[in-house]
Amino acid sequence: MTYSISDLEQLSGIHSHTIRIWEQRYKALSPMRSQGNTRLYDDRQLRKLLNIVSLTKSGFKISKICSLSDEGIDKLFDQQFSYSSDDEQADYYISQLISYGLAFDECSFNDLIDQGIYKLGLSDCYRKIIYPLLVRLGLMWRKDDICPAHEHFLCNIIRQKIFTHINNLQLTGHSGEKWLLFLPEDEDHDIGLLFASYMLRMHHHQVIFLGSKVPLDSIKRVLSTVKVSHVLFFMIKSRLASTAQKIIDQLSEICSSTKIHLAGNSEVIGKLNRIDHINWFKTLGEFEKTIQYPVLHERNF
Amino acid sequence: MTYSISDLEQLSGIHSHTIRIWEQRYKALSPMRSQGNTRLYDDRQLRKLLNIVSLTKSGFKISKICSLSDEGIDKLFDQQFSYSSDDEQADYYISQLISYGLAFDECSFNDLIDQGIYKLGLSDCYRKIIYPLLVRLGLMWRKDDICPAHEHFLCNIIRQKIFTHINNLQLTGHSGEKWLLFLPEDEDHDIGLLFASYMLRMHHHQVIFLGSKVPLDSIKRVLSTVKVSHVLFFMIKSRLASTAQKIIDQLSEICSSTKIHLAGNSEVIGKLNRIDHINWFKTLGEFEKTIQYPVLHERNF
DNA sequence: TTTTTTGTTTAAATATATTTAATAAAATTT
DNA sequence: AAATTTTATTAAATATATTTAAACAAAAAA
Repeated sequence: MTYSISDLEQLSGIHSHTIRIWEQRYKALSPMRSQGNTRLYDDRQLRKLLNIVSLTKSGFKISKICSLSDEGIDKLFDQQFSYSSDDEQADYYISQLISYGLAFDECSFNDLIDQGIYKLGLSDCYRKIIYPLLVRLGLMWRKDDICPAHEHFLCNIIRQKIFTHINNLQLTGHSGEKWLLFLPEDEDHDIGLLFASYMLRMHHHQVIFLGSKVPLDSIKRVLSTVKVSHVLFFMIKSRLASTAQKIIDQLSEICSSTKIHLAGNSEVIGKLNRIDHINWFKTLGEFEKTIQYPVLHERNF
Repeated sequence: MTYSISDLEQLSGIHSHTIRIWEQRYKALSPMRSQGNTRLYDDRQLRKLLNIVSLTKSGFKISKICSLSDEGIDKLFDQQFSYSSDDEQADYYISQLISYGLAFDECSFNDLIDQGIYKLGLSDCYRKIIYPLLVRLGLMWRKDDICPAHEHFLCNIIRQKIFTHINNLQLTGHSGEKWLLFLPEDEDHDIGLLFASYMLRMHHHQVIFLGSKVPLDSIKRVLSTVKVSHVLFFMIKSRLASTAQKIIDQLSEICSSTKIHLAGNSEVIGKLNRIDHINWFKTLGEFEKTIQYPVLHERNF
């Protein structure tokens, strides 16, 4: 599997021009070449680029970063983005879960995650264990400690858990608020969205869950079929500001009479324009506060 | 959303040259053009191409098909690929489920599918209702009766059901056979694979479920970590024979000491070369027979 | 401020993909 | 077997993407 320079542009959010000049000036990447001299990158190079970008965003200068050896960059990245958190118990769970994942040991993973959910409830388990686990998986891929198969394996067990909990919810009545949940066409990671679906249902909201890879056009058709109060979507991947902006503008036009909510990568969302009408959930807490309110309101009647 | 001619080539399995000559000779498609005269296709054109291809495979001549009006082609396609089956009760379920899906009425869909699973068991419900429902959804998209949002909505509820049933399996011991399940990078539809996972677990096989979009490289890493007896994957999409062959050859090299099983689109799989060492499940029945055998064998001890 | 570092813009050359058109090969029909 | 229909191959022209290189502009550091 190889990437073109425009693939890297999309995946890293760094213009191809800049990728080239980093190569020329600082030897940042050393891509293979096609027969006709076109740059070809592999996963290792993509990882390196993503790590370099993260370090620049942490304030390191590109010249300084690239003066280091590959190992030096990895070490600096390790330093800046380490696995440990402040919650010891959660860290234990996470490390243990990942070590089961690395061995593709579904039974043990399953037992331990069930235990976590049983002790904390799904909501707190997600906040304290599952979400940090997903973040760590992303980091581990970037440090080449895991491969995509590990991620797929773990994510599908987690999906299984959240789907099961959604399925087992015994809902009586609802708030009258209807939420439409989806991810745009270039997004893959639907676990956060799935958890949002669970939380909304917990709080007696109706949910239309579309999952990932939904063409924006078909959102229009949903809105013309059903009365929807809220649209929620995520932008998790790094992308070019222009790509992200295009999605926002197009969706805003479609959802002129529906409240839009957005969560995800603050690097990307922070750079967006014309989002005054959009509600940005910067934390999980903000989301929970928003969805709880209407229920309290209902209780007051 | 627009497609290039090479996108259409990948999605339909028809060479771009042929798509052009069909346009020139028979006015098969009439794509928009970019500023610089490059063909641009939309969903409507893609649908039409797919329908034309299906009709040619049914024995109609391209010249005859294209001599018809758009409506004529739709009508002929309707005739050849109609929704009805021979099982009246299943047809009732399917129509009803789809009508709930069209209205995004999750509650009703949920109740009815639960009822179907309760009456038939998940296995028979899948065979008689869910699988034909998925086939009909595909047809409906090609007839422009539904949009991607409908499909996403329904598929996620179905996913929820199968995941829940997998989660609720109480497994005691296992056969010793370990199966690795995945879809290659260009495949999306993981419901069949998920059902296969359920069936295998039912029959006390161990499963490593990776889901869709797994790079072949990382399959190698799984096989070097864990002892796997069987690898199962699907090829459902239409593609160029050469694209499909490449996947097969690459996987065969990786899985030199593991039995490979394959299921999916017989149009595509039928054209493959060098698959003597691969087991092709042509029907669901064949799959069930294969996975039952080792269990019977075990009982004989 | 001045210098250095960094990222963007521009331009011309080249590579790759697409278009058009003509021809060869294969498959079907007569 | 011959004629017809259909698909594959080839070649030259054009469109689009990528490469290289230089000049420019903005930001940060001295």
